[in-house]
Amino acid sequence: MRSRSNPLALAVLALLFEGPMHPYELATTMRERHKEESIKLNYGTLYSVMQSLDKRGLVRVKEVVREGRRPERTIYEITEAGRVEMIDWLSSLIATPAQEFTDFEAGLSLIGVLEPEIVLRLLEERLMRLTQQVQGQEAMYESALKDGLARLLLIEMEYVITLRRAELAWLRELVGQLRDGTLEGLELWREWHRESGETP
Amino acid sequence: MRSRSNPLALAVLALLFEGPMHPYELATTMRERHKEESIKLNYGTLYSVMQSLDKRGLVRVKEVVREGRRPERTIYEITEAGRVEMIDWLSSLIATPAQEFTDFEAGLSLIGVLEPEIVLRLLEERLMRLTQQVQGQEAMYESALKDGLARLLLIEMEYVITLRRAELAWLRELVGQLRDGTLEGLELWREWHRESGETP
DNA sequence: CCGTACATACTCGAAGTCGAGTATTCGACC
DNA sequence: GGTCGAATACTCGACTTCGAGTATGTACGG
Repeated sequence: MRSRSNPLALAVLALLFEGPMHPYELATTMRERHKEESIKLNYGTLYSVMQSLDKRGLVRVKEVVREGRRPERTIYEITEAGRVEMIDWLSSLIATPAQEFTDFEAGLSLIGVLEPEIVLRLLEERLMRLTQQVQGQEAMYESALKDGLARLLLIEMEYVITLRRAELAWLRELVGQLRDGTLEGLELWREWHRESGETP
Repeated sequence: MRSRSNPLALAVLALLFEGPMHPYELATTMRERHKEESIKLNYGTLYSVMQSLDKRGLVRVKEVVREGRRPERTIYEITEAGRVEMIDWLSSLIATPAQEFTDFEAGLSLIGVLEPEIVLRLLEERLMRLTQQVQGQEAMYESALKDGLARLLLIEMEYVITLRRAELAWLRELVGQLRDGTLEGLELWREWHRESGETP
């Protein structure tokens, strides 16, 4: 189902579930609630997503209003079919672990082409930056909790922080083994580079 | 840099770094080496990625050959600019932790619209399936190691397994708290649904 | 020796995604 | 009181991504 590829459409349905809105308002609401940290938001995409949802009968135009000389605002509302699709889509996202492609994983799968010394340097850099980042995220999370925000509304942050901490621990070990030369196959890796380096 | 959005292009450069190939061969090589588990591979996309890399001068057509009456094979080779771009891109993927958007995180950020009981059921289902999946991945990883594959070549699997195990542990705790009602803000969540359920 | 299923190799149009651009209004500060 | 930047609200065209479609070649069973 290609129609379920962009989670932005799901976020739109979930927000319209609460009441009618125009696209720009959807965008600002997502920002306010920090959804744009979990769901990629782009204006151009938002507007074509709205059109596509409309065409598929999941939302409909409620009214087009204009205040003074500002651009028109097209206010959308969710349809019954939209409510069903939203629940169904969201449920499958939660219940079924899917193949998630991340850039770092892609990068990792190709590091063989770099020399071990370079890779060590790059991983050390990541370790430093990631440590910083996680500290920042944790501070944000804590302060949001103290501000009285329900944990439920921060659950995705909790998830991200958990994963990032796991990545940190793993990275630290890998860097350690790379640094003191105890990584299995390190010698083969070096050799492979010596060979291919001679015949470019 | 929009040109660096699809890691498939990076994989192409990395493979051509080893020697000239035609697109179909690139695809089968990626499959053989299990890269398609880390990098989304799609034929249509592959061919347009090749064209785009060509236009940008990062690869060039080496020759076009035809055996018998089969379709022509366009063999590409990497250029010097391509080698530079590959190293640069790969280095930044490794060294700089970026915002990664996953479907599950998107879903999590929206679960407030579902009722707690439903969410519990969905998370339990995920827990079951994820447990299965991780077991399968670990078995694959172990058997690959026993087959003598260097750990370096399996590093991305190791990473994925580590993250998934962390997700499992987190999920287990969350499900537990949801089940025995100790999740903070559970009552508020229920109340919010009671209210909005009355005025649809 | 015939069918048929799989492998080889690429093409195409529809749909989706991006980010920069446009045009107005509002607020604040010097 | 003028101007400069931020906010409001959307549009546009270039580019990317998708997945199904095409057409030939090969292996293998009955």
